Amino acid sequence: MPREHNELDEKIRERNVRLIIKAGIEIFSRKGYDGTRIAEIAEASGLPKANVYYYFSSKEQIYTAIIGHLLDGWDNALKYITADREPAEAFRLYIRAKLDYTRKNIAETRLFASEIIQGARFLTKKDRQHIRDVTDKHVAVIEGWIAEGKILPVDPRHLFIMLWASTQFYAEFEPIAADGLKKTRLTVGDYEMAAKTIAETVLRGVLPHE
Amino acid sequence: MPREHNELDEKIRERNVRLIIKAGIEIFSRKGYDGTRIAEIAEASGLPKANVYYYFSSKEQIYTAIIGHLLDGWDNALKYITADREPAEAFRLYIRAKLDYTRKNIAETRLFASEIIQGARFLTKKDRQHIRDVTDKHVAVIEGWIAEGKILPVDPRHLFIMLWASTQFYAEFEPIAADGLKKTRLTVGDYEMAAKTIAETVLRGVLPHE
DNA sequence: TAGTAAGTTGACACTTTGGTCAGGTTTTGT
DNA sequence: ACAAAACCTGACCAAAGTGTCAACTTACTA
Repeated sequence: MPREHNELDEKIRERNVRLIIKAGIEIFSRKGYDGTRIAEIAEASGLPKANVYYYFSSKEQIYTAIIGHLLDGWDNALKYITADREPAEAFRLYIRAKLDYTRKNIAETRLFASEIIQGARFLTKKDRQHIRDVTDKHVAVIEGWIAEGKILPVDPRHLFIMLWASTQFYAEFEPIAADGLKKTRLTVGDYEMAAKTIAETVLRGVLPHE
Repeated sequence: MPREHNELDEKIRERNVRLIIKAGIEIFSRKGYDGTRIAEIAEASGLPKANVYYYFSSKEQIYTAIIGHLLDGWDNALKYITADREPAEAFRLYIRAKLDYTRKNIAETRLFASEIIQGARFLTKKDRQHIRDVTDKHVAVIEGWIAEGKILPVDPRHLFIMLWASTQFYAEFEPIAADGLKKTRLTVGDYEMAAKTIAETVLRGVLPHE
């Protein structure tokens, strides 16, 4: 008789899938899609290769599962720009949240960067549409602020890209960022200083007021 | 008798090496080091694989040749921050030059990003030292401006990272940048708008003066 | 124009890779 | 205890990968 879906089944499956995904994130982020070998993922996850194939039917399936998992984790960090906050507060919260997310999810952040650099081959139309939708919503908020005179007129989409780029950089280019800061590794303090500098610069600029 | 080094030898060798490097930049930038197959480079350069091995003895040798070639091309875009310019002018020139360089050398820019994300395995100590030295020089200039009161106190290293990140983004993440701007491809105009927005934001910020 | 170096290449050797499979063991509901 | 489902895995395969080589052509020098 077919067995029912039950607790322990889920536990074994969940545990192994989690191990594979975790190892996959690490290795795909370092080697890219084409550069990653399933045997490496198997080794890193502590499972034999054939067992990896028991849970995932192909390399692509592991990869797309990770991409999906990654995009899910993002909406959280991006929710701070809402019309009911004051711009200064909203920007500060956004910058801090995004840096916090990238710091705690360095491999995922790199994996996403890797995927884009390699031509966004596995981002679905739906994924991209979702990213566009979120951007549009934030752009609308910024346009509202400009209309109310709460911030100076500025292209909201380029402004957004600027924030995105600045916050991603520390995770993606950690060795370069560390070199630039004359450190060997980045600490939480470095991320805090980054948040402060980005927020200050974007809010008031570097030129003294005349 | 051994033949002298002459014009035509150089021409054949130079031409083929150039074709291989060019194809290599394109493919390494898209697939990363591990993901790139020599046969692909051979095909893209129009040479048979064995001929590629006639000029380069290994995949690694092609890759490191490209990295070296790439770093050479950089110092140009980075020379605009000098103490004898006014900060506003210097930042504007730097941002414009860097964006211009990345727009015209998209594949190289991506290749560098790819190399860093993949752990900077082929950047030599010398390469990294050079990057550090250039950064230090610019940091010193910015610190000078702060001391003179020409710009507000700000962490010069994080400010630098911000500029670096913002200008790199359009080349590295072209599909995402295009999505964010509601375009299908980025045009020269988009790069100009980016330069304007980045410069304005960094110089005067987005908040109105009280 | 003969001789030598440079350039070219199809075919080959060897290794690694993604993916399969047959047959095993463990877990679980009844 | 038993059967059925879920799980596990060593061994295997075809395809694709890197790098080699001997034999060939082309280019140049004296």
